[in-house]
Amino acid sequence: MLIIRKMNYKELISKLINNSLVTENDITLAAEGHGDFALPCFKYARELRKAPQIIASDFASGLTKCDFIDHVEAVGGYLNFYLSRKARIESVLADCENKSSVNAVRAVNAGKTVCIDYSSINIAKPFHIGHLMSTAIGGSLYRIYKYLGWNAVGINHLGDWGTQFGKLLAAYNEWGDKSRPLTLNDMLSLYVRFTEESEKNPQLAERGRTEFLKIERGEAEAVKTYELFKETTLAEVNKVYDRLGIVFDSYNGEAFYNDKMQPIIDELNAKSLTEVSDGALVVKLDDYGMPPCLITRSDGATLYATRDLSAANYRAETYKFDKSLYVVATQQNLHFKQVFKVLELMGREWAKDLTHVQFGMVSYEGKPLSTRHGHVVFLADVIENTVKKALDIINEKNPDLEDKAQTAESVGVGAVMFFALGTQRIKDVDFNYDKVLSFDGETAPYIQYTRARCQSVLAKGGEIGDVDYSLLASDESYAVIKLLDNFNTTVIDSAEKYEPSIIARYLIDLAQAFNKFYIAGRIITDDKPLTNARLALTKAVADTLKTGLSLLLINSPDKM
RNA sequence: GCGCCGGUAGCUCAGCUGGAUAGAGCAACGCCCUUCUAAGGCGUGGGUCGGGGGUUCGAAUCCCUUCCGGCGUACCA
Repeated sequence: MLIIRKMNYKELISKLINNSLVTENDITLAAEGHGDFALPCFKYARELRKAPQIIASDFASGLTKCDFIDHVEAVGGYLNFYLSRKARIESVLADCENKSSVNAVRAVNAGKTVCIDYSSINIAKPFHIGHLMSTAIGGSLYRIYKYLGWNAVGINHLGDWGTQFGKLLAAYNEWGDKSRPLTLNDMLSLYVRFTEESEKNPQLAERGRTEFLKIERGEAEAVKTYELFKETTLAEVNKVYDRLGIVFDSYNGEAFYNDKMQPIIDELNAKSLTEVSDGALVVKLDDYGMPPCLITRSDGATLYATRDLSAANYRAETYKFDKSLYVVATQQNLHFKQVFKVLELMGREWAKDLTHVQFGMVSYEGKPLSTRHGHVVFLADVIENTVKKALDIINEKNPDLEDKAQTAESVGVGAVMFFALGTQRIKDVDFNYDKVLSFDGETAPYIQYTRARCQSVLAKGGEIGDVDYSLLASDESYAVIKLLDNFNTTVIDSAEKYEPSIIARYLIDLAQAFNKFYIAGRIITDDKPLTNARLALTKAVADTLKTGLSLLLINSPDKM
């Protein structure tokens, strides 16, 4: 019976209908109250010259018998399939326990490598909610791909080079307090002050450029301060990464590619892909409906695209990836299209494996975020606030809880992650505290709470003995079973679409279905066989919620 | 101007590789804690799926067109 779960239901059903007109894709999910799967028979009416209702009946009578289908119904032109609940329940729960489905998927993916470029923060600036999207989406995809058996390489393509460091250096030399250790806050105020004052004072702006030149030339004093800036930000930013459970395998950023761009430029020239236009070296892309891709500026300096071309090559050589993802805001859509096209023109056959995983804009109170103008919300502050609210709720509802701080941390961070991962990444989002501080309804705390409920029941229920699966055929339990059955395909779907929100939606659905089951009747009763069966279901739900949340970088406290 | 993306209930969203009465959550109102965690469950109200054409037995979903919003459009990243 375990074989059922490893097969695609739609494929199997289409084969049972002995008619070549019917394919796997014709099978749909049944409407509420009409069984599990359905075959709409309208489209065959023309060819078979019969009414859909008749066709459905004919298919029904010609059906190959199969013990996983309980019965079928031909109604209103649809042929509805009712699966054998007992068989399905047994296979689903067994699979939750022995993981045979996911292990099969992992075996297929073993040896595949995916590079994921995410977070990729600009190092001279503090970590604010604008950086949350790339960090959360990329961090989640990293876990999802690993879960599915891939070798994932997390890359933080640090923005650790550029005139911003010259500005910062100029500001630090001018106003910096060297008598005490530099903090990220100091750097921020220095940067803001520099921006403000250089708007009035052009000489200052010029100093920013000359200071950066010093860093580029490798002047000892300048480089030392540059390194200090880098260390200071990284130390601060790493605290946030640690709290969020974000990890990277590489921090090779812009500075890393400084000496790796010339070979690319040489190759582009050698392949006659470049031309000089207004003094700049470009690759014309008119044939592909795009503006030219800038390789070097008229003053000879390299650009963003040059660095990305270089980085893509480096990753291809170093990691031999099967996929390489760039989790970067949608604004850079054109940039990546250009870079991918240039790589294709260079003859890189792996150019087809590059994907720009884009996400929408984050604004705050309807306005774009801007470090320069001080219109920002720092991620660390957001986390502090959500954790504090979680702690307040715990103190109110469960004051005797052990590990209050730890639990509040998980709940608070979960709320933040869900803000980033709960909806489709392409949608623009406006940050507001009401939204992240909401712990009711479709939220991470709701899912965590549901799992804590499960754990509580399981702790009370004790050992689960032999299970009679037929005892779980009630509508409430079967709704839960159906969802459990979809877990792996949901994860695969989210990986294929680079869309963690699919898992987030799924977990909400599963939690809702479980809560209905939980309310519908007591799990632990005097009826031992029934209790066993219900505990088995509860355990499967608890484990699935925990696994699913972990793919969204969210922890699951056992009690809350 | 051109290109990309969004437009579904008061708000936030799901559904979009066409299928049966368009689903959740929040907010509002009304219920349910002597019994496994009420961060929960149940109910009520709330929709011209931006507008208009088309394809189809069938369209929120596909095609065309139009309106609104966001972003991009060569020397920033």
